[in-house]
Amino acid sequence: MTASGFQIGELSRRTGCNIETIRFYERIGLLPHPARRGRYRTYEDADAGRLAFIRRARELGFTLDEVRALLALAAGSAASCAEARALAAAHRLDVRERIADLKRMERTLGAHIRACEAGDNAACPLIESLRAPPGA
Amino acid sequence: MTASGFQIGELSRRTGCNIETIRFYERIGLLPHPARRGRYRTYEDADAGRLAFIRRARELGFTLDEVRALLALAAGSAASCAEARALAAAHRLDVRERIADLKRMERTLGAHIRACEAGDNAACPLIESLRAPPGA
DNA sequence: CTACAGTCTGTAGCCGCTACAGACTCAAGC
DNA sequence: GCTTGAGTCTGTAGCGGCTACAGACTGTAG
Repeated sequence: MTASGFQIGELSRRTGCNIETIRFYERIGLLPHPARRGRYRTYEDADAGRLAFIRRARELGFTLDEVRALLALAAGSAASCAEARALAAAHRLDVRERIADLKRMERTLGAHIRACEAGDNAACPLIESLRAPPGA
Repeated sequence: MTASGFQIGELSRRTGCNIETIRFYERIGLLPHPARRGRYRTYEDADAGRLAFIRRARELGFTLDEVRALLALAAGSAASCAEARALAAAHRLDVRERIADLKRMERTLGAHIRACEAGDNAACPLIESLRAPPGA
């Protein structure tokens, strides 16, 4: 209703999204080309809503392609619920894998650091363990 | 001792490192320019060792710059132990932060997915929660 | 002699931004 | 009216860490 018509700086302030990023999203078609007043982009509340949606999805780690899909689902019929859920579930699996990978790293790093702290050796155990096969 | 002198394909096989990546590492100065037999690169066992070191450090999530530093420490005096430990500890903090971030995502995703599964609403709760402020 | 695997160089692409340079517009203050 | 300054514009290049070509060459086996 409130078709305010504000500029990119204001949009940036409202959404916490970098101006350069907004223009980037426009370039790759994630945001529509806005109307112009002279040569300046003018946005409406709906644009802020769309961008906020994007930002929130990004904070959950969705890729831009996934965000695109989510936006399409959000614009579509109510039947898209299952699709959205599937998308989110697939993404959650991905996140879980990344967590598992990082945890493995964290454990190994911890072991190396502890060995290093306890080390009275001439050679640094941390560096030696990088030199040696990972089994060692 | 065994200065075998093998080609890039063999180095790739020994280390599990992609040929393109090996050349990339050479270009950015992470690996030295190897000797050539004709126009073909020839490697020694020491090169395989260095590359394996790099690979192991990468598997632990160290950036290439950190790997560079670790390589320098590995080549240096035994006194570099504390430095290596500091590097690894800083990196571990980083890894932990990334884990925490991902866990936050995972939890929120889970909440959204559950809401969506339980939803008898017309609107998809998952999509609605992206539309609404993150507090909601 | 030919086929084929391997290697070579150089360049461009991926993702998701971020950071400029250099031009312009627009409103306020003097 | 004129200047200053903040905001905006376009276009391009860079980050990290690879990966993927194209198109040329080499080296070996059949």
